[in-house]
Amino acid sequence: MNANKPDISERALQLLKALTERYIREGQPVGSRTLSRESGLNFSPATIRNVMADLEDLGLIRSPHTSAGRIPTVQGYRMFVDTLLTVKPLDESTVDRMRTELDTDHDSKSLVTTASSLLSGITHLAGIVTLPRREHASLKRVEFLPLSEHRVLAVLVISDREVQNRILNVERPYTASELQQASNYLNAQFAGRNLEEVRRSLIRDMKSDRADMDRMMRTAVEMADSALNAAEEGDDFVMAGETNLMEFEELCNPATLRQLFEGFNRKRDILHLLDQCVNGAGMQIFIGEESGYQMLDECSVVTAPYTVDGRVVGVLGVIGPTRMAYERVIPIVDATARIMGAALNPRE
Amino acid sequence: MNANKPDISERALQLLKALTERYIREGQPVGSRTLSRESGLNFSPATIRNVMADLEDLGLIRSPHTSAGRIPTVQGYRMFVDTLLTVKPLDESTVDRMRTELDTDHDSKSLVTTASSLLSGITHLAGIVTLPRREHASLKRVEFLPLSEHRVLAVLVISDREVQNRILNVERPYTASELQQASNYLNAQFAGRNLEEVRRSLIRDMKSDRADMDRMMRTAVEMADSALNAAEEGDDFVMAGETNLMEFEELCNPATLRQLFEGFNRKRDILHLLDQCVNGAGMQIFIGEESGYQMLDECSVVTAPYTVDGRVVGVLGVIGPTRMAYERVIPIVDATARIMGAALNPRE
DNA sequence: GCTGGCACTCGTCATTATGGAGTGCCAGCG
DNA sequence: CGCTGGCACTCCATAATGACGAGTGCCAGC
Repeated sequence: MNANKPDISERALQLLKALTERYIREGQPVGSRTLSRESGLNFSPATIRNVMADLEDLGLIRSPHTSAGRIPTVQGYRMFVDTLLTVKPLDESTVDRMRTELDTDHDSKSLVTTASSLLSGITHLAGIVTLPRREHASLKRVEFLPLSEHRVLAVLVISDREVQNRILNVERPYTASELQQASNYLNAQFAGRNLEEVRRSLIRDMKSDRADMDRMMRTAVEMADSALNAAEEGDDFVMAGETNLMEFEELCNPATLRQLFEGFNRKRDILHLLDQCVNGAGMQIFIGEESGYQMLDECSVVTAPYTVDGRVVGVLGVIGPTRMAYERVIPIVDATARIMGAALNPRE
Repeated sequence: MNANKPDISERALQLLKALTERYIREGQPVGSRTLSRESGLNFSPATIRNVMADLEDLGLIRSPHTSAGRIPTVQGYRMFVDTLLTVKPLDESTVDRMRTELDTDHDSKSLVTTASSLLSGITHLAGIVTLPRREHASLKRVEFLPLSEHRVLAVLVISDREVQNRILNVERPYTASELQQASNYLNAQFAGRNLEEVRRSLIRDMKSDRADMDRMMRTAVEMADSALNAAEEGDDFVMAGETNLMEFEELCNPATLRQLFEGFNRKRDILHLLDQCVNGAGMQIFIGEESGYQMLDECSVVTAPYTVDGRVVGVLGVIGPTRMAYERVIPIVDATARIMGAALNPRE
């Protein structure tokens, strides 16, 4: 019927769907008798068994041991998610709640935190949201303030809700008026242009040895450069509701939990995974080992990028057991990403 | 021999000490035979048993069930910690390491984070450090910058490594020069005075209807007041190494873990507990239920306040199982508190 | 007051028995 | 040819059993 599944009958797919749904709901291996009752198809357990044997041969389901029922394999879940899933439309009241919580006055850090809690609260899984990338945000203004002989405070105003400051270590003392001149120059040059552009211009300026650059300008450029390059603050994403994962039988043994939580704290692996989602088109789902990280072997990750001005600036999603309620989770993640984007868009 | 322990023999105490040490080391109930071998005292198991019966009557030890060995009760640990403990002096290289890690250029947030990781790394428990209170820090300078019609950015310079900014929502637009005047006025008035003092002055100014206050001054005062009162950022303490706690058998069941980690995320209870330590004189130890929080029933908390200019500005410590190596942990927490204080003290 | 001895209590661990759920296969039916 | 009922078989879970060892409490004797 389809190039992807040439040798797999409609009926088998139907059964895979029923089996997966049941397993997600109950968490127990599903037997032929149960499936015969619940699949909707009217076949005897024996028939079901034959089909199940086929599905097992195809690697879509497996039995934990002889004479237990079957559970979906990663490939089984994959097929379920890709072609069988009937997503549950999100009820309007939830959307409203999210919108009101996210659409109030927030700086981006608190927006991200709230979004993360919302995700985890609604899905009862772990929520995860990256901080929005700033490269394409425009620089509204720069100010420098002298702090001490060797330190200067740089204030970068990105929007009227978003301000960053960085303390620069400088070689020599600068007077207040020097700094004032520098920021005047920079504001004239760069205000309103986006950060990435600004950074590139600065580098160009520093390389060129233009005759028309006086000492002040040189100072200004150098200072701006170090202000922009100062390490981004450590937290690249925010997680919430990790403890929700302790609810699930299949994750609840000390070894698994330990690995998982250490991975969360380490952040690096999660970050890599999320980075992949920035480029990938739209929503992405990693099931079990698909993620490639051992700590997530028993977990699935559902992510969606969120955008400002049509440009992807971050990723959000949830982490839960492979056996999560995809049909419920997917629309939630999707909606959250859209609302998040909307909340970040400049309005006034 | 002492009003507190009139009816308890030196020998019994000796045994309590040996038993506790052994239990802390091995994590298994300790029997009379073992104790007879290891206590240093030369008594037969039978004698030891008699003494142990006494200790049990006094509520210092108990057996998990008939015919298991004994383990210390909370009161047992209490007596052990208060009067029997021989603390292990801290080796110099560890202290050096801590000093170099903490004494480098840090703002207070990153200082706290590093201290917390250090504590957890060295003790293999969970480390916990509150952010330093700012009330007694002096205000070096204030600046205001206009952001948009209804927003003003306030920058509070506290030291040359410590800057805070707050976005104020204001009723009407202010011009740059108005704001400049306001900050000039405030700097003249308050620069170098401590935050608490400044806050009090501001309130006094706002209440009084002094004739010599012009509109500019009034603006300045009101703005400074809202800048100072803006909610302190959410994180009041920083934890690290929570996952270390998963190493311990006695904490490692899902229910306990869940309670514990949810408590950590909730922060409130931990915060209350730490608040008690600000006032308490010096190092404090909560053993098991002594803390009064159910989530910590199986844990002990060792804390020490850290000071700047002889004033307590924060608390740090570790959380671990009741069965932690107090004699090692106590000097570590103590040293960390001192080094932390030193690192926070203004130097230049 | 200390000690060795003895009976007793429990928890741990491995073994065994039992029941139930589920499978695979086969023969028969439409 | 596809579906079905029947049947033997496998394997997990649970409980029951017994041996073992660690540890206790108590007592009589030194």
